[in-house]
Amino acid sequence: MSPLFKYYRTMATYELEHPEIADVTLTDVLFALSDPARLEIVREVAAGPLDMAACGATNPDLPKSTKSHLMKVLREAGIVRNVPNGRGRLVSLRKDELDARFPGLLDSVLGA
Amino acid sequence: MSPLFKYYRTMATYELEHPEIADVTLTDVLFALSDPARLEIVREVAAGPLDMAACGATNPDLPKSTKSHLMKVLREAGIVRNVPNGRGRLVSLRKDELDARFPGLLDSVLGA
DNA sequence: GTGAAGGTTCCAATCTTTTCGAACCAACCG
DNA sequence: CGGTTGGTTCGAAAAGATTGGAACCTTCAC
Repeated sequence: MSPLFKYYRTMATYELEHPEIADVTLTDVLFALSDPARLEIVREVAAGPLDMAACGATNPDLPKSTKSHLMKVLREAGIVRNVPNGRGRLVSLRKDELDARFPGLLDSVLGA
Repeated sequence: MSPLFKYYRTMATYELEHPEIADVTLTDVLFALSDPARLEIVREVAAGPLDMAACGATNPDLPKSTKSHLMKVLREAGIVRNVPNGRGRLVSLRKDELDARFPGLLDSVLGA
């Protein structure tokens, strides 16, 4: 086992875990969307997949650990997908899946 | 001034404050709905106005101070209206107002 | 190589929510 | 009047969320 093992799961290039859409709960989704900073990220990503480095344009000097945490909450709630992409990560909205699971929810939140 | 003054604003028969619908924020609404116990109350009330004593049927032995607090969060978020009614209080969903302010939101949450 | 950019985890401090007993009052019933 | 029911506030304890620095790793550019 490599001496780097400890970091295998933390490297930006490795896969992070995403919940199955069937396991996503309504209350977790609502909670994740109930924070202004997280909701803002969702709005940005709703326009199309975005490099993580690029999103958060409205919050330019958000510390990276904070941004990483906000993203984790969105990912664990099942709202975004976050995949390795070169040196960084690409974030996308799980729109089709969410629309199937909670019809109309995302549109009404984003439309508000 | 009456010695009872201290309690004028807390008596079950007096009016509680409700936010104007225009002042209700999306994130406060989402947050209030993100708790399972609160969401359950909203589902019960969605069928029609309910005596506070009657709602919470699913949580029969919830302490009253806890129930009062859950209700307060819902009221302050602008989701329910809570008016004096005889010895108790009547709770109702602010459905029309919420539908106008956040079209489709309530239906998608309740439909989920 | 070396260096910078991008991103994660760990940890600790702080702040916010949650929970529930206690004290209290009004309304109703006998 | 005296007891019960319904419901609020206050206060304190416990649990959870947020924030940001530090340490660390990779990939890319030079």
